[in-house]
Amino acid sequence: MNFRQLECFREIMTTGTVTGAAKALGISQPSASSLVANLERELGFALFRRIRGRLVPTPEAHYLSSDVERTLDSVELTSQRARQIRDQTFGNLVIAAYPDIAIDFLPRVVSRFRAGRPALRVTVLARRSEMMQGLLQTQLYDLAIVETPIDHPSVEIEEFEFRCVCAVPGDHPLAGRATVGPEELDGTPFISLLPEHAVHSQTERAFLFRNARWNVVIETQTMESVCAYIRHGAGIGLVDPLTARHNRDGDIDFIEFEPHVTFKVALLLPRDRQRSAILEGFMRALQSDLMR
Amino acid sequence: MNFRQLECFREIMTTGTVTGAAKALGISQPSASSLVANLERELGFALFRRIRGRLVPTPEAHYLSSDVERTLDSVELTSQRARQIRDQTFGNLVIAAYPDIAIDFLPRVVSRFRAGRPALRVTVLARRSEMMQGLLQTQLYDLAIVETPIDHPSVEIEEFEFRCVCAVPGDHPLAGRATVGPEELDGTPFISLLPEHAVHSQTERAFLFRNARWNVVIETQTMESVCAYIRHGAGIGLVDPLTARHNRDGDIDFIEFEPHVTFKVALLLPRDRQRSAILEGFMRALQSDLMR
DNA sequence: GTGTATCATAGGGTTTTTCTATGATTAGGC
DNA sequence: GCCTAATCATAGAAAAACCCTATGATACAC
Repeated sequence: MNFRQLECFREIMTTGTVTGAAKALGISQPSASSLVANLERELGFALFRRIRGRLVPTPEAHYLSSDVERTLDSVELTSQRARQIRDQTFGNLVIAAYPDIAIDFLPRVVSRFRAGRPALRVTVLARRSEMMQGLLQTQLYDLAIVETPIDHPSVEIEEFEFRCVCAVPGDHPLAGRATVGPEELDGTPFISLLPEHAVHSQTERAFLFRNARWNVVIETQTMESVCAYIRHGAGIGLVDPLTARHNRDGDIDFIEFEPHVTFKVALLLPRDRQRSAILEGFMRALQSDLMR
Repeated sequence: MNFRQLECFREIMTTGTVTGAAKALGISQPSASSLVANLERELGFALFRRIRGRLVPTPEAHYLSSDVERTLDSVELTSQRARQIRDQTFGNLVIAAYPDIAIDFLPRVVSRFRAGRPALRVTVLARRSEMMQGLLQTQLYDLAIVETPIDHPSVEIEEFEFRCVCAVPGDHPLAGRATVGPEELDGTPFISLLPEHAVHSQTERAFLFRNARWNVVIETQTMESVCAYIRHGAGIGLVDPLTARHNRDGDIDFIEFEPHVTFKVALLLPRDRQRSAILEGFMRALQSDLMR
């Protein structure tokens, strides 16, 4: 019992004749005839009675036909699925990402990547660094985007280094300047990330070296909330350029900060896991967007 | 993409090696190797990476595997179904029958026939003769068991003729006699079928010819209800032997009736419909039970 | 009868499947 | 470091399946 025989059987059932089935299958009439004859021989019972030179389905053929339909439908779906996989329009991507990038940047990249790939399923897991640890252990992800440094059992593919910019309200005296440094911000109310974050300690050191007072009035967890506080006039702060890009709407002005305060992002892959072609494609899209 | 290739793919996924898959499929290792190589070539993407002399499934292989499993499961079910059809343990039987026979006799035959044929579905449609007409028109049945004479558009296969017996309460003065006739029943309260029924007119004629008074006190539609009236002491009556067989429990005594009053049953088949092997089998079982 | 459908069979060419034999690579034991 | 055992791939040939054209048999319409 093979696919060809089943197809021929189905076509004979629908068209009613061997000739019609042969035409539908794109083979000659004798080929179709022998296909169905072999099928009957293998099954051990007649599917058709030869009455007045025509094929008439037996009741047994009707009993079998729903099963055959189902099987051939399944074959058709499998073949479609295979085509989608080959065209990289079907797949699964589980992406773990730190919260800030999951708010705007990642949705942008994912949406553009998914356009034209309707069957692609993307799962984004937003995790703060502390929580990321456990997720990375499980290896139940395809790609992780983490803030570094971070301890992890994964394969690090690439690290991106960004230079933080100073965010001030649009009506702030410093707004519009090309560069700003700790000297100009001496004692200015400052919104900072928590002390655990690498940017915190770098900023602290920068103010210390320049002998300026770092007046932290609010500590918060994400770059996005830093922007929110600044927008509401609570102070100024340092944010990474990805967050700056998202918040560039006039209410906030972003100024180059001297000295460099770097914000590092790494792409991680699970160990001992094959990369799917679709993952490779997504990583290319992601990398090109990150480097802009 | 054919059946054999999918099987090979599945087996490699489960056993993990080409060698194991070949063993499971009962073919040589090189054959399995080329099966999967051809499948990959046809699909247009790699299913396995050859790493350190082993096959490691790609993510694409995992994407495809659920579809392949489903397809092969469907093939397996189809092949099982085919086996059932060949062994005549699967099928559909729609049996139209007059009510009396559908109460006890038919359930008995059907149950015995279904033993060992768990996948066989039997539908019994009990219809009185007046209603049978419409059903026979539709031809939506496999076998009809009707009381004759009846007008019908079907093919009549066989007619069975039964000789009715006289049913009397177990404590009736006539109980235990070998034969009884209209003379002995002159004026006795009688339970009869409706005048439309062939048994009614035959009985009427029998009493008339023997110059006895036929004292019908109750007319009812079924032989079974005739027995019920008799059991409750309402009178005596004539019933067919199938009904008698079912009611032979001591409360009612059945006596040969002279002259013959016949009760005829016919088996009908739809016109222009193939008979399934399972129908042929059932008809044999039914005929042998009817002739006992 | 003649022509036109239908399906089946016969014979041959092509492709697929399968086999055995053999080579290449890797892992593990000593 | 070498030997052995295991893995998978390739090569070449035999067997089977598949498909074709040509042709025969049967039924039906005119």
